[in-house]
Formats: sequence, C-alpha cells, structure tokens
Amino acid sequence: MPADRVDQAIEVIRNSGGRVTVDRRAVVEALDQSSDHLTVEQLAEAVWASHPDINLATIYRTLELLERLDLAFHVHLGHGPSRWHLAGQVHHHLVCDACDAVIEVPDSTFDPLRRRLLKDTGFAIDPHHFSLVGLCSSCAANAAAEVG
Amino acid sequence: MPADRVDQAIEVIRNSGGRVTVDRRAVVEALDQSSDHLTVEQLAEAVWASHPDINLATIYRTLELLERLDLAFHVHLGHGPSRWHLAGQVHHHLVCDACDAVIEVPDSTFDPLRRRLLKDTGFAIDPHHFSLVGLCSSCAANAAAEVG
DNA sequence: TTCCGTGCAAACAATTTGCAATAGA
DNA sequence: TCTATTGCAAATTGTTTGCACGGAA
Repeated sequence: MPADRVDQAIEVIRNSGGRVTVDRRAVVEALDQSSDHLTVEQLAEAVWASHPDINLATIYRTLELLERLDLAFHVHLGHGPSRWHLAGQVHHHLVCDACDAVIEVPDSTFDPLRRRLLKDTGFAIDPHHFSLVGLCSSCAANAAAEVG
Repeated sequence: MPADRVDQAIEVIRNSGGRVTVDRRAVVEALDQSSDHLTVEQLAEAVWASHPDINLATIYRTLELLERLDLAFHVHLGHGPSRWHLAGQVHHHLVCDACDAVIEVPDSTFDPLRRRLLKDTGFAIDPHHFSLVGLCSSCAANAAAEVG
C-alpha cells in the first residue's frame, strides 16, 4: 500500500535537502484535500482553517518549492490569478469566458494536436501548463440565441 | 482599394459613437505598425516614439475600447503581462517556457481539436484568446541532451 | 455647448523580497 | 549548533479608477 500523496510529497522535500515544517505539511495537505485548480487565496483559506497563523508569503514560498520539485504546478486559466494543483493525473482545462466554468478534459484529447505540432514545428506542448479559453455549451447557446 | 487597417479601425470607433482623438489614432497606428503580441509596455514605447505625452492610462483605456469593438485582442502568453494585437488573420501562439520564443500557428491547425471538443463537451474554443505553453524545438533538444 | 476623453495621482490585486527572529536537523 | 525557514512589512509589477480639466462633435 503506497503512502498517500501528502507523505510522498513530504518525502521528496526531505530527500531534496529541504526541511519538513508544519507550514509546508499544512500547505501540501490543503492542496491534497481541496479540489483542483485552487487560487492562492482559496488555498490560503483552506490552510487557515486548521493553521490560522501561517503567513501568505510562506504559502507562496512553499508553492514555489513544490513546483521546483515537480510536486505541484500552476496554470493560468483565462484571466485572474494563477491556480494550483498537486501533481497527479494529467488533464487540461477549458475555461468559459462568460461564466468562468472550468471543464476538465483528459490529456489524451490533445494527442493528435501534440503530434501534429511536434511534426510541423518541433514544439512540445507542456502537459502541465495548459489551458483553453472559450464558451461552455450553455453560454455558447445563450450567445447564439442573443445573436439569432 | 480598401482603406488600411488603421482607417478602418478609426471608422469603427467613429461609427460606434466614440470620438476620434489623436491619442486613439496613435495607439491604433502603433499596433498596426508593430509586430504582433506586444506587451502594453512595448506598445507604449512605440506610441511614445511619435507622441511622448500620451498617458499610460490612456493607452490602457484605448485598448479596452478597441477590444470592446473587436478591433484588438489580448492574449496571455505563459507568464507575464498580457499581449495585444490588432484584429486580423486569426492565429495562435506557442510560447516556449525556456526561452520565451513565440511561434505562430494558423488557426486551421486546431480544427480537429475544435471539432472534437465541441462534440465531446459542447465547449467552443475562442479563436482569439488562446495560447499553449511548452518547449520550442531547440530548447526541447537542449533539455533532452541535459537529461540524457 | 455638451459631454467624452484625458492627465494625474492614488488605489488595486497578485506576487516577491529584505532582514531579523525562529526553529528544524 | 547551524543555517534553512518564517513573519512582517515594504517593494514590485501590471492594471484600474476618481476627479477635474480640455478638446471633439
């Protein structure tokens, strides 16, 4: 039975020479327990639910550390602040420009595009840092209704 | 012979009820003459080359106006400030995470993906506001060399 | 003449940083 | 102990806004 994601991440921090602190564990736990694509503000609130005294700068610095160790990643979804998630199942985000809904799609959806871009331009899409803006089905329907 | 992009944009502003000012014309001209995907800072420098007294807030407000009239658009390319371009040939951007190179690809490259997402999720990708992060061919080669 | 557009400076949001105090290993 | 980590407050960056003045229509 493998240790959970939190313990695994803590081990990576320790093995990399970093110190395991209460603050760092709290940030990793909050990331692990919350949904995907949290803003730093949302993450901070989750952290503060159990550890109200952890400083916002510490959360930023911990996220920076986690990203350096490939334990967490951030993406820019449309406008607004960046959003964070623990490493795990790779997937991508469709962000509705009208209602801010986030739709997740599996990485494999992009395989044909990835192959084509690699062949045409040599460019390798980063599977971690990736989002598309547009209209979700209901907002697209509304937009069509307004025009028509 | 159609009027150029600058005159066309000015006409749209006038017809929409907006006033045609020296400042607005200067911003449109700078956008027209410069390369695509300018940051506001780069745009401001282009504007200031001929009109040093135009205020930065005015440039921001003009860009907001142009976007409202579908005359210009901004995209978020990877990290950093947003980047602007006049309406025109629709294309997309591949941004290298390592060297910040921007590679343009035609809109048609995304047709299969667009059809697939529309079919699978009903999501309609916005053709204007779209970018992919990854590694350009030379940086990907370097990364592979370092690992291997 | 009538408002729209502008300059200016201040507010703002997200994020980063310097430095002294603190606490892991 | 020794130095990485933290708290705090201030600095930074990119962008927006309030308000009084000036200029397009």
